[in-house]
Amino acid sequence: MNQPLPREFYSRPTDQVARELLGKVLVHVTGDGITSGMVVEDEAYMGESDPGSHAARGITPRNSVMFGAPGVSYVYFTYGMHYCFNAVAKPGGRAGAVLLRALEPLEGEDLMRERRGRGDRLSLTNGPAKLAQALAIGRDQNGVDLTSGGLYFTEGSRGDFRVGTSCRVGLSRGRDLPLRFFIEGNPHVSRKNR
DNA sequence: GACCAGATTGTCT
DNA sequence: GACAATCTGGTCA
Repeated sequence: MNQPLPREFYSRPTDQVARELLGKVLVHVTGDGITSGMVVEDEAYMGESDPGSHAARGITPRNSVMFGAPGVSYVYFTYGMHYCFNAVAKPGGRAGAVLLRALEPLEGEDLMRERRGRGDRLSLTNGPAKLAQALAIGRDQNGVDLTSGGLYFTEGSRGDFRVGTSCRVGLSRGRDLPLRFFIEGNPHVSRKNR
């Protein structure tokens, strides 16, 4: 069994952490069982200088964990019905987080399908709100430590992939920055381009 | 495949 | 009171 990635992994520039998180495995242990998946797509959200980030307009009660310690989970609720999961990652003194956009299911695929209520294997975790639902990540997971087990990232088994880069998805501002990273050719990536 | 509308509520101005 | 780091199901092709 692999250990959670150490806090030092998250204590680096946000875009670098986002790139290196690809191919790692996100694990969530709950009373219902274990669900896990390999990270195939994510996006970096920098601090106050990034117009697309929640942190762009300063600290608020909602985004305060982005300004806190790295290696902590940031879960936010949006569009009245969706949760999205981020890992706080940045050098000391800044704000920043990595949004997980897509996973490839590894363990607990049946449990994911049960939680989602619909969908084939490909559409189980190929979007930020989908993977949050499949892994049972919600309000209770906001602010939890990603280095102490329960909910954590661990080393993946495969290193043989190419990293693609593109603009971020779904933003009205800051959409021109190339801060989205994905594994090229992986069918679980949520979108092709643009 | 592309494009469009609706759902539904927390958060900030 | 407007809008949001989205998803789904519809239409049209």
